[in-house]
Amino acid sequence: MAGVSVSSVSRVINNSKPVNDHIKEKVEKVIRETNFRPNAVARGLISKSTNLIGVILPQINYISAELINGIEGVANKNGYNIILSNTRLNPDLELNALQLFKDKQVDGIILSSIDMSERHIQLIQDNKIPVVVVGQKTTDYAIPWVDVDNYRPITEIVRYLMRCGHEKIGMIHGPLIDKSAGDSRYRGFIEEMERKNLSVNPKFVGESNFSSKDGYLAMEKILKCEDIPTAVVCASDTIAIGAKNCAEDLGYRIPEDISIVGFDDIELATLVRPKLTTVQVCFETMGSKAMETLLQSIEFKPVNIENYLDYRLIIRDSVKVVADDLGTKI
Amino acid sequence: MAGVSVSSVSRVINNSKPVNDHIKEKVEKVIRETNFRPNAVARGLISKSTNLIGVILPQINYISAELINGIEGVANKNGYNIILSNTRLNPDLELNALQLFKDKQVDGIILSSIDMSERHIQLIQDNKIPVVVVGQKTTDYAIPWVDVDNYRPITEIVRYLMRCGHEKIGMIHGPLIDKSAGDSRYRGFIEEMERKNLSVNPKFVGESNFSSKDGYLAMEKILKCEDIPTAVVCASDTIAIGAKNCAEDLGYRIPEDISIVGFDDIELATLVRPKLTTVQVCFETMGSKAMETLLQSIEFKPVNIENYLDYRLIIRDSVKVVADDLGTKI
DNA sequence: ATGAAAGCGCTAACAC
DNA sequence: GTGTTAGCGCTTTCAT
Repeated sequence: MAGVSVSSVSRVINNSKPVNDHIKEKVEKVIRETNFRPNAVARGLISKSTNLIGVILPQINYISAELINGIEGVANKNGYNIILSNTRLNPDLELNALQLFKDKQVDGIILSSIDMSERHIQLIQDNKIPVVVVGQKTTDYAIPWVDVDNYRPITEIVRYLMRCGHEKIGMIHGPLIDKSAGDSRYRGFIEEMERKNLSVNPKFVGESNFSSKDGYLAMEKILKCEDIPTAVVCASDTIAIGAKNCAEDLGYRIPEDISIVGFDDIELATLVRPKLTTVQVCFETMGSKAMETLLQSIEFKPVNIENYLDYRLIIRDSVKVVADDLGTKI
Repeated sequence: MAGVSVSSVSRVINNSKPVNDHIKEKVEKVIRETNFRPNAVARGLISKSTNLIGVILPQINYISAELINGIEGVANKNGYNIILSNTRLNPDLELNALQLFKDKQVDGIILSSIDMSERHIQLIQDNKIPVVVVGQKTTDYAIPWVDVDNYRPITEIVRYLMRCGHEKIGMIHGPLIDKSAGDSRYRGFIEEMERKNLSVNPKFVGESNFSSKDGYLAMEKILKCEDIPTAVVCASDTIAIGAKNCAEDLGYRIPEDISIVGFDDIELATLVRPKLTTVQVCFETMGSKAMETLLQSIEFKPVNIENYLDYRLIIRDSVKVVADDLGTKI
């Protein structure tokens, strides 16, 4: 306070009402001199808005990093900051984080859940704070989500592999409780194989937790059989790279002896030799799209519940063309 | 309010003062029924504490991801949440973020700066909010930092390379404005070479921005000369992998024709073939150490200004033993 | 156009 | 032990 009333100061800072020039100058001068900055917490108490977006992630890796990049980019552009919670693959911690963020009065939440339970839905619908889910589909509950189609790309991969002359095709999938990247990709494979009248040898199928190490182990098991597949589709690039390393360590050449295809197109996919044939999914876009959707929801604009991300089959060097019509176009 | 006074409720919630059992029960019952949760913002207004830690990062990649993991882990264990700011390699945005976090009344800040300027120091010392810096050294200003020694490991690499029989050694370093990972690693190389009376051919030295792509380009330039080095040390694994791919694309074999060593030991280093010889630095530990230091600072406990991280030379398969005494111990 | 005053949801000092 | 009250730093009526 330097000469005028608090309300005038507030008006100057927020430009909320006209203020006489000379009083305005006086206030601005004092603000400059004292280096005054309004207290965001007190503002939040009144406005009921903190300009904070809660981001709940099951783990923090390079994929999350891209996701965060996308989210942070549009959040930042709109005056929001993001606050992070790592749930370490524990669904209970997701619930906690949801509650915590509500207490902290965030303006919106982006949730990357490993498995949307009834309790998740309950909690989200009880709180009136906007939520958008990424990497899972929640169409039944009118909660907006952003995700790739996990089913179709895999069917395209199968067809591409067939066109390259492969018939003995295996798969290393992710955890099946994960409905999106786990189950859907797996079903895409099984069902497309069925549709094409290709039998899938159960020994050619392995499960992993999406890590390279697990991919290595799963591949090891597959290659132990006397009969081995000519191609194996992996539910992620990380799995694929583990599988590739295993095959190479066992003396197989990629793609001459075994073809491998990944999913996600992480940077690694182009860094590894042979470069990985994979499905491109842009996680940064996933993040920005989620944040844009959340913004609409916060501003009470109409939002799409279902938001599919683009994807693209990227043909590189890890699939051998055995006998085909064409190899680079599908 | 259901029968009792607000203060009793507050006391029950915070256990701040003894409360009669029957009144306590009553309050707890209502809390349960109405699903009441105290408003964290209002609490923050009084307590001057938000349980928020501001984390300022120049970019969000897999290294940041590990760092965040470390920070989030100990923050979470101590009841703090982290709020993120991505400064996209722009020093001005670092200043902004510092200011913003102060406005938001965070309890502490972890700053990964690309270049600590006078204005940074100024701003940090003006605000009385605790800051710890990661990945840079600020010993002159009594601001605590956590960082690896970037100089010594490189000297060890040079000596290791010499012991393996290499003399024509090159380097692809990072941006020199980055005093830590950029300049220190570069000086470590130059000065150790000097000490060992090995001349360094300027044509064997390249600069990059730590990306694989830049590493590729820098290596390309080096390999264009008629005379090429037998080993090149890279300021990061990402650079090393780019360099390796370039050499291989040009028909050189690693490590038979050219040896390469990296720095950081990111996951990629073991996923790539040949596996990368590199310096192990645990960024997750860097994060947790930074957060622990910050915690001490917040609680007014004495803190160490200088916090060096452990490192370890990891001998893998990307260095050829030309003529040596011993190859795996250094 | 400006100031006084109420109040956001909570905690803590004070009185009973 | 419990309730009443002031006040955290701000915005926003409501008078003037």
